Amino acid sequence: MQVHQVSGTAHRPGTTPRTAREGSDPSKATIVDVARAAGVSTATVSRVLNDHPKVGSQLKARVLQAIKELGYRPSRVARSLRTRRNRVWALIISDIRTGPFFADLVRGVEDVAHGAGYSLFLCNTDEDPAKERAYMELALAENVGGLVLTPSSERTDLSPLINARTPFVLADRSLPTAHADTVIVDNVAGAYQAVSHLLAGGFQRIACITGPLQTTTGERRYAGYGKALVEAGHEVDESLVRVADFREAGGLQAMRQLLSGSDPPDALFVTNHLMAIGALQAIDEAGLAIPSDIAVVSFDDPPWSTLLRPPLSAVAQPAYDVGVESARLLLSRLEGYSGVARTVTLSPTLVVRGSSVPVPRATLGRR
Amino acid sequence: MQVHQVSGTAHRPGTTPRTAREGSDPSKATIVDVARAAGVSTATVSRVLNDHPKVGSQLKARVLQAIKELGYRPSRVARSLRTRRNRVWALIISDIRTGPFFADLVRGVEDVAHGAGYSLFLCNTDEDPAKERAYMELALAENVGGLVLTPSSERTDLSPLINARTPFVLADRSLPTAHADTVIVDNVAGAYQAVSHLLAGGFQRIACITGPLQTTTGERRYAGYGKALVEAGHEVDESLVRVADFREAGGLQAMRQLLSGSDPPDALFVTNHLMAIGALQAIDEAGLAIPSDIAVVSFDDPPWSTLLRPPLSAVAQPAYDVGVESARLLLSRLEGYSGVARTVTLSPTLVVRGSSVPVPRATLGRR
DNA sequence: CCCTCCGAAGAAAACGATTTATAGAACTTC
DNA sequence: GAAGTTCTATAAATCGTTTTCTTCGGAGGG
Repeated sequence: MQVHQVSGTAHRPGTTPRTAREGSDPSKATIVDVARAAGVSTATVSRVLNDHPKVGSQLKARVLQAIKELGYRPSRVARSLRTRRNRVWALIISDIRTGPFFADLVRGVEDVAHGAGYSLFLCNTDEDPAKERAYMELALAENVGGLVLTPSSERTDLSPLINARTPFVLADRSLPTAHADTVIVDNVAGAYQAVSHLLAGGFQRIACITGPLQTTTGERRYAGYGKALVEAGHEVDESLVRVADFREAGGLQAMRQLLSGSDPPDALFVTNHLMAIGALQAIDEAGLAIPSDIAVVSFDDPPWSTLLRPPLSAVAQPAYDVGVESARLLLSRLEGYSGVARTVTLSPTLVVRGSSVPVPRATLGRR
Repeated sequence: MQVHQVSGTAHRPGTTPRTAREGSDPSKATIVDVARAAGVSTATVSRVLNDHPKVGSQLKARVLQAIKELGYRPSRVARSLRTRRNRVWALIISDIRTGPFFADLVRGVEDVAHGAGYSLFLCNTDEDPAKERAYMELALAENVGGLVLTPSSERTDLSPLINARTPFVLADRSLPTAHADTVIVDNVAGAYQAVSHLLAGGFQRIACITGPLQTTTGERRYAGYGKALVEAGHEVDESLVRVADFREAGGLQAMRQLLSGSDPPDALFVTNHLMAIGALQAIDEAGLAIPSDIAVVSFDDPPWSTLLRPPLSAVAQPAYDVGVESARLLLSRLEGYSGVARTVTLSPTLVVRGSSVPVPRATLGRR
């Protein structure tokens, strides 16, 4: 679809330049207009804009005056073209819907970026590799200074970024292939804590609903689940494990399956909060009580977890800090660091609430 | 803080041009490199890129070949500078944290934008007028094709956008001052439905926790609350109304205050889901039962509302459609529509669940 | 008094694309 | 075969900045 150009400024190469127009149309003033109004050259205006030292104070005043009068706003497009640099970052995230986690992450990146004089463009990929690729290309074509991204899958191709020598940082998810600066949460440790806690509570048949195993988060959290079981002398019972899609519908379906078996689980570890919603729904459908019939621990600690009865135990992630650390790594690259790739690992913390503490015998009897 | 430039490409004006380097550094190839490789002029390459009709098929093939070989990616910066147009929109939202509402809105805008060949940059203002202003300026300086924004307050100044003649649409919140294309949810109707429903249930002292009255949403939802009361022959009791900040903490505090009075409310209408979380927390602290002691209806219908006991009644907003309609309005401007400002109003729907249905006498007696 | 040096301001060349005017080549048509 | 007519492809101008390099005027030194 082609946009029809309203060609108010079109003119033949040989005719009078468009800067002939005066006064009106304030925001479209260019550096040439400013230079003319101040009676100086564009070079001088440019120097004032970037406050270079060697510019006379009275000239500077005149230029500033002209800038104000014309409402002049330098074109970042032209600047970016000339300097081959742009004080903007792109932050490519896989799904803004994924609750407070990405929101806090964004906030963390933004705070650091702003502090360092960068602005942030967000791009939402919906976990779609094609959109992810498109946004990477867009960011490069727009000449961003750097980018932070949460790769949608293990097969995400970073080569465009590498070829373009544009610095980037992976946040929340690592890629085994390319060694790049990465910030992750210690998913294994988080899952390990959660499952160990359930084991300590005496639960025997602990189920796990995890996300796609191609994602770091899905795979690592499952790994932590397995590690806790094995260390405690149990073995992983595949019939208690379901791989879903990190969404509500997936959690619902997985839990229904788990509960329909002949020997259903007495506890559940679910690796994100959306799937937790679905799973809790399924538990409710089945008329089971938490934690007496089945205990539950979730990954992600959404604000509503305390509203449930019983309140939901969960592994809280330092999302804001993931953002902050990602931004810091990116910043260090932009400031010239060109050494080996670094990985920052942050620890999640288990928050124990009612959904996972075993019910005392006396109460249990009442059931 | 100044980034040190690694000046690999710097050269004196008189010396050999940088395009002398061959082969390596694939992604930094320019249109000149492609032209050279294909043995044509840059004009021809440009025509191939924008598939203009008048270009010989074999030349076209040679050019495409060269593009592929060099891994050439046209610079959107240069293109945007030259054409004074950019197929990118900015979507400035006030707070990504505000649950699924903005997330769905973003998705709606994005779907339409992509369909029309536009990409989307998101900007998050945290309801901060300064950040909002800065992002508006950034979007203009980056020469975006258009923007969708959710103004942070009534005093948001749109004049930069108007002066720059960059088309824009207001989403979710309208501004009384400037008449601009706007898409809003019928907040009055939503609140009216919710409160009428409570009145029909026989509740007498219906409290309201709303957001800042400078925001359309805060003010209109409060207006709907008042309208329902007045139409039913009641009058608005100011002591039952609290203005908070649309966040959890605000809801918590407001509800604590409401419950501490001598004659507490028997029902609550709360105008967004974050404040609902806080309010529910306060109700729980006070040891009150829902709905027998106090009934609750919330604006926004988050996915977890069915998990509560009793499940939470709520006014569901067509967030995705707000996004879609906003994008459509913007698109029509970009396609040349230059008529009067339009306002699209979408209706929310009340979802009645257990938190607001009066308890039968028999059960009530048991309390 | 002349030469050198220094600093501030300007002229002009980039950056990488699009687009207009123009130059050729190929084809009619007489 | 020459003139007129299409077509294609190229040259060159242009978008709005930054950044050299150059220039110009004045200050300082011998």
